[in-house]
Amino acid sequence: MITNSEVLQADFQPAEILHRHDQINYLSEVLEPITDNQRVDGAFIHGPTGVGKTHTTQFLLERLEASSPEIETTLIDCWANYQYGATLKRVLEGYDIFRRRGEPKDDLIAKLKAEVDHPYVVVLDEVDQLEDDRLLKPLHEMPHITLLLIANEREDLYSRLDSRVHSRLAGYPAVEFKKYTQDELVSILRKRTEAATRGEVISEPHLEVIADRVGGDARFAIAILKNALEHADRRGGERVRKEDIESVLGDAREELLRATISKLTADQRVLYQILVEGGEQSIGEIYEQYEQRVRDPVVKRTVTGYLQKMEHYDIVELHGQKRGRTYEVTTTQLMDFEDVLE
DNA sequence: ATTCCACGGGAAAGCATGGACC
DNA sequence: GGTCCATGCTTTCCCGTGGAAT
Repeated sequence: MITNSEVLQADFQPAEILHRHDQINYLSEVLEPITDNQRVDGAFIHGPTGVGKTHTTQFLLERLEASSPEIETTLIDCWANYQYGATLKRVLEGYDIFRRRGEPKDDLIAKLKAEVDHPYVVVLDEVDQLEDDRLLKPLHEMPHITLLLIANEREDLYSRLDSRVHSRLAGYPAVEFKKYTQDELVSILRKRTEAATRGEVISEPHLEVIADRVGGDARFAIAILKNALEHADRRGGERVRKEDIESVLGDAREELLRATISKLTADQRVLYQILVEGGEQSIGEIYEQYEQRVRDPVVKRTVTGYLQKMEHYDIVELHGQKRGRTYEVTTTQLMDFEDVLE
């Protein structure tokens, strides 16, 4: 049934962005002066998960680079690169600046300042995930750098900023990406279906059923679509039925969760499994089980760091401070760990 | 061309401090 | 006061790399 599965992957970048004309036009206008080599400080992009913030920005970057050979761009996932040094490294790499061995870290900002002499658009995706905001001020101040900041909530970011950085960035024009409406989601799903399959494989009302379940999140919607198509395929059907959709809701959710889990190390997955099986627990209880399950366990201090990181990933949440603290998985979804933990 | 060595960076371990609870 | 905990800081370990030596 599926002839091109690529377009159903979560990271697939569609050639055409649907329903984001207003945002694209506005951001194009904001970025326009760059093509004339004029200074643009930056912009702020915000909205919930799965509403096309990253894809739209990526699309704009490509268009911008195509418009002039002078313009460099980079998109940095601050979720994965949440530490100061990691982010800075990506910023440098994006401009093809690579660090010589032995070069002191402190000079990197100076180096960046010295080397960047034509327009460089730096996108910080999930910028509210950054460990600290030291990097924002110097980047903001560099004349050739344009900062595009992407976050869920405008306030989430600003509340965490140093007040001096805050006042500078507060002047950035802001673009809001709202949740997709029912109709918008249906047309997005329709388009993806056409690209991924041949013939009429799913009806309009069934696309609406999917759109109903996702709270405006296109990523989730597409994950459901993919799984529903596969499910229909497996039972030998020609068209997706409502049961196909209903029965893969959990799978689709799990697929998104699995993508996060795959970023974890083997030890971290064991910890996750302990939390799934044992529910809410203290570090002492967790560590005791962990020690028994792993060949050579890392020290408790390190486990604390792991759990911290998993909280960062939003798959574990912690309750309480200090002594009484407990850890718990954020999702009640049961997973098939035979697969995940091979 | 291959081997050897020194070095930097990142991750983990180890240590210390201070808070919360009994 | 003893135990359990989080967290910051320093030290140690390991790995990749690039340049020198063979």
